[in-house]
Amino acid sequence: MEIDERKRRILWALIQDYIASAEPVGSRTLSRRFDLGVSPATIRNEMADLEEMGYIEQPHTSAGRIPSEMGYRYYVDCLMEPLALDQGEADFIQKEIESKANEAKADEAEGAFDHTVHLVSELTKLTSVVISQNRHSTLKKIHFLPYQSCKIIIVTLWDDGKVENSVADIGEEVSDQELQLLTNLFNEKLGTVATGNLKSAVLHEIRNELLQRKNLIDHLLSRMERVLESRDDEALKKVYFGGTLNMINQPEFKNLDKIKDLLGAFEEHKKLVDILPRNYDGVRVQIGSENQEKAFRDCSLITATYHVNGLPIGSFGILGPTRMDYRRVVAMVQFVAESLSYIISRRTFDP
Amino acid sequence: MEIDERKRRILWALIQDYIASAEPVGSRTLSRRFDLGVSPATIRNEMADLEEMGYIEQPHTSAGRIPSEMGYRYYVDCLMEPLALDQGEADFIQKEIESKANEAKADEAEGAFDHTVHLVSELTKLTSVVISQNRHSTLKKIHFLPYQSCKIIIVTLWDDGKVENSVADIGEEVSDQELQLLTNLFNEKLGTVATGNLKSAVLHEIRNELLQRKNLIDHLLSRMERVLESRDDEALKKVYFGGTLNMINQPEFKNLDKIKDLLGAFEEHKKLVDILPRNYDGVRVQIGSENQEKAFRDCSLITATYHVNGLPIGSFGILGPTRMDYRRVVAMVQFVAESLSYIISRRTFDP
DNA sequence: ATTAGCACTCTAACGAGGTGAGTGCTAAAA
DNA sequence: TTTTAGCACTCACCTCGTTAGAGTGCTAAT
Repeated sequence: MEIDERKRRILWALIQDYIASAEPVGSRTLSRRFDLGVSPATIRNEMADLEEMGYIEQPHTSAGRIPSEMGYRYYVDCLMEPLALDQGEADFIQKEIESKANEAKADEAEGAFDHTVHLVSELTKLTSVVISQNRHSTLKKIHFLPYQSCKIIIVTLWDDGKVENSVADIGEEVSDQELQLLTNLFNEKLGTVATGNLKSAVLHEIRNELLQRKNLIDHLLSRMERVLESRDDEALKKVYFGGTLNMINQPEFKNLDKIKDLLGAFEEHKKLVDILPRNYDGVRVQIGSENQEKAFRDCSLITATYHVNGLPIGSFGILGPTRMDYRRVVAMVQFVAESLSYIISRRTFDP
Repeated sequence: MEIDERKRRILWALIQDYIASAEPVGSRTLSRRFDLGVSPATIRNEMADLEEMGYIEQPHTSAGRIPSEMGYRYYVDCLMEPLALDQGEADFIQKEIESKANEAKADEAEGAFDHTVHLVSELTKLTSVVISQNRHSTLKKIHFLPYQSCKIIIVTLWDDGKVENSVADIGEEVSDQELQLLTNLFNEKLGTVATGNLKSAVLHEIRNELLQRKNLIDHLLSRMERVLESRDDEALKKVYFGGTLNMINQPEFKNLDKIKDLLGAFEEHKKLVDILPRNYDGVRVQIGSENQEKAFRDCSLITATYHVNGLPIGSFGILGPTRMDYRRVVAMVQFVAESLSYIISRRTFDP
């Protein structure tokens, strides 16, 4: 059977109504609320067809119809016309995010991410997530500072503007002068070395120049490798997350068990990391069971990555019930991801 | 009316039973499950008295009794004999916390706190919180590092082992040498200056020695003040929190609205900060409406502070329904707070 | 002072009937 | 051939009455 223009209009109307009301919608309601030009009986026949084709379904015999996952998919891909965020709202979001990004903290993104997820959750009444993955960032500069007798502090500056530090136990005394020397040496070698490349080539070169303090250097370099590795690992860890309450206020979460499943999944931040795709261009829509995680089977997830220098360095996503306003949420995700890219690019480290 | 020995025993038994079952307990149940040596009828009379005195109450006429807040209070203060955590469990907790505390990160406590709250929540099936407040910590050392043209990085080392950094916009060019000089100058002055004292006296002294670069110094010092202040502010911010799901699996949270209230309060971390007392010696028990926050009116909160050098630097707390196993939870809070004190003291900065 | 007995109360669980929204089918109208 | 009006039917949901059970308070006996 073909899905002709009239069927498309009916499907479109049905999804609109269901998104707004969260109630199964019947033929009569549809003909009353939308100007479809046909009687409820005709709509009934068309709806029977649409059901047979799999686009809509009936919760029970005497109820109206609701969109199936396939229906939503068709809506997102073919029916929904793109929406630009209302200018006022866009400005508001932009301003809000920027206001937090300008905080004095070295690791500026922290506060901005946190603020962003809460803001977006408030605006959409859904849950929102940022995952900052650190990948692809480049080490620009490094400082070794004295700490305790056999411990030093390693401060690293990255091209995305982050400043990080860690304490290293190097097993022997080092003078301030030596640390200064090391700092200079390293920074000479650091042009624009990507995380991945640094480990092998450059570290060895530096090693050669410092053979006279072999122990110290061995300690230090193996420690550096660990710092770099842990940065890669940790990549998967930084999750900013907000809006549980807004989410469970949605009518689909009247059911206690659903809430519990959801909260359980939220608590394991790992699961959120797993569902957010790390490399994907543009806005991605995952509907219902297209999601792997069981707890999110009744949810849809709209995601986009944000970039620095054209490389994806993190993801932003909005999670909500499959019945969500895809049009608005897609626009929102797109806009927020762009804003994040912009903000983070701006504070790039470039001496 | 006096609360005699028999009443005490009955109240004790009733609370025991209610903590275990979460159901109102009647006279018959009580006489069956506990060896009180009297008939249900007698227990009924005593219970009527206890109710009149305010220690217990009836949800409705034909139900059993449940402890009132006053009843719990009496139980905690007079009836409950102290409990030491099971040795195996204590060892387990200690080991778990330590395992995370030994991570390589500079800000070591992060991971340990997070792990602790989740661990404890799992063990008690309640919610648990750590608030690290930074107060009373002393600035031990400071480094100024070059960053971008008019920006520098300020790295601060504190006596509790924390290493923090922030980026400062100082409005003019500074050479690496000047930064080194500043670093040395500041560190000479820094003996053991507590956060509070540093602001006035020492900053002015340093200012005098550097009058020749007045602009730079003004910028820097005012910026330093902001760093110190923000540290005080931020004190109220660091909340580690875990176990929502465990908590709402408790039978008192069958009600959807209660869950929502709770989640709402949890999302505003600020509220958690507000209810945790910052200065209090030993284990503190706040029962039901003794808590200010509305959402926690049906909850009890057991807290203790953890210390470094005898000064409280943070709080640990367990939040659960008023019907909780106070004996076990008090023991748990005490033990965990001690463990945290121990772990953090160990990595104190002392060059 | 304690206890057995009993009438009474109140909740929770169950089931019956009524209501209303919505359907599918059929036959008439366009 | 397509659309529509009409109608019988279905099913969730609400309300209301009934019942069962747990627990109480009171009274009278021990």
